[in-house]
Amino acid sequence: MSTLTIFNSLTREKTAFTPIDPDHIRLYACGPTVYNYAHIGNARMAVVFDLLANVLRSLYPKVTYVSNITDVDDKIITAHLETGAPIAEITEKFTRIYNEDMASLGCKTPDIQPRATTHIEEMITLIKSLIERGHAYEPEPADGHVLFNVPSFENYGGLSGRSRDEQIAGARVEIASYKKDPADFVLWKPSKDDEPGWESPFGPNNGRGRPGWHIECSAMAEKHLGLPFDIHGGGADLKFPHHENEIAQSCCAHGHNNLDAFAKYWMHNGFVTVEGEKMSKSLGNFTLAHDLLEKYDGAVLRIALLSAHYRKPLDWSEQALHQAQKQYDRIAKALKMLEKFETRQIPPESDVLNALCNDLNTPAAFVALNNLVNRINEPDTPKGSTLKSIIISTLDLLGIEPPDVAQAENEHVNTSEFEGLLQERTQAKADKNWARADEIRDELTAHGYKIIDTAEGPKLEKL
RNA sequence: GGCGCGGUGGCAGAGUGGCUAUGCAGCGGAUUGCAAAUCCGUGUACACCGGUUCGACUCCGGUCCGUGCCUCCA
Repeated sequence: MSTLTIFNSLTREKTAFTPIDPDHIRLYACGPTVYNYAHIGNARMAVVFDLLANVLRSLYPKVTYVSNITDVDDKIITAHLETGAPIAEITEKFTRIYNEDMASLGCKTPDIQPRATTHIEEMITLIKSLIERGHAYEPEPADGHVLFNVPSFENYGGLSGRSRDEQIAGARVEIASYKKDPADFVLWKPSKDDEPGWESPFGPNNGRGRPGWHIECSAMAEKHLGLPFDIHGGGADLKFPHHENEIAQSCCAHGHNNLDAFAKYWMHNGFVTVEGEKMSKSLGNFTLAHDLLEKYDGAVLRIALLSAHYRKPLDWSEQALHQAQKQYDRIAKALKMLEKFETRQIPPESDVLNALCNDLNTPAAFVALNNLVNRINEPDTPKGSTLKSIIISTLDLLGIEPPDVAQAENEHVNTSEFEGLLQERTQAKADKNWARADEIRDELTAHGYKIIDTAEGPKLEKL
């Protein structure tokens, strides 16, 4: 059996993955804030951790993959104020779209997809515990804010490798006067009447307010996975401050001092870049997954997203897309040649699984997949059910939707409109009248079609 | 300024102390009336400068360049 090795951001080294409970692997990855369409950079996280979940499932009997939906956030409020759409409408719409788009990219819905707004109570419990243990405070006079006191957690900064002093030196944040320490961050904040809010024990107006950004993940991970759990994931930009703060909250709420009392392993995916620069909404250089799906097969986008190792930057370009499309076409061709065979349940190609077990080395996995697919051309390889089955199960492991061979066939244009011309050309060819044959090719080109001669006769393809 | 990551053949992108992926593009060939598709063949590249070593792209030190986080961000 293959063993999984992963790069643990917490220790900054590649180590063997040792489960807390080999009978039940528990994985959490920070999901999207639903106020807008997801761009292809956002999608990378979903694809990477979906793949990780697949690999874990093939290695262990039970896996619980939790990925949240953040449906209370200032950006959502901003979207509400700008568009006038009710908050619930915005969050429901973009949650649905996110799930649809990710499904197109071959991502299974996480086993549990908790929403922040249905875990307010758990967050309040956590905050109360932090106050009781002296790690959080309400500023005087109480105005509805609750802050986490960073100096109260000795090991703060251990994940991102920065000391508190460094942060203060580099701080570009305006320091709110109510903070005891410049690094302190918000656990709970008051809501204005026109902002979403929940009653709480904190501050005036029945404590009506809403949670800070970080507390939701602490609360939801703990509720659905228990502490500590195995792997916590997310984008590299969440490492600081979001993940750092999650660790601080969760450890302190339960009186732990060691950083891995929350999650044992941390994994961070790199960014999608555009011409070397991070794809981001503020730079405006993003491409929406939703738009790409109009033009490309989701499987092609998934291949493109996995074409670089997950920790490295991935430059998004037409060429990258073209390469991924070609890759997918090769798979389709192999499966087309194996069309007549039945498939059966069979384990995936071991070289692919081994590559993935090596810290999700997807480029190496594609090499192994290519070797597998290329067996179709090796004369001494038995072609048939076994080969087809192993290709299918390997694609399943990678989360790549197998190409629909039958549908590819239908993409050939209905030839009826040009039946006469095609017949004439076939006759011309039989008569070795190449001039006339080429003339007809040109004519059809003018109509926007390309003639492809196949064993079953001429076919048309849109140019 | 602090902390971090990276510089591999035309491009994308793994990897390893000596055997040197894979894909895209290109080139040559087979096949095809032509075309497309397909198949076969083809590329010793690892930023720069030192050091360690029998031997380094791979280890160590330095230089240059790019980029990320430190503010909401996958």
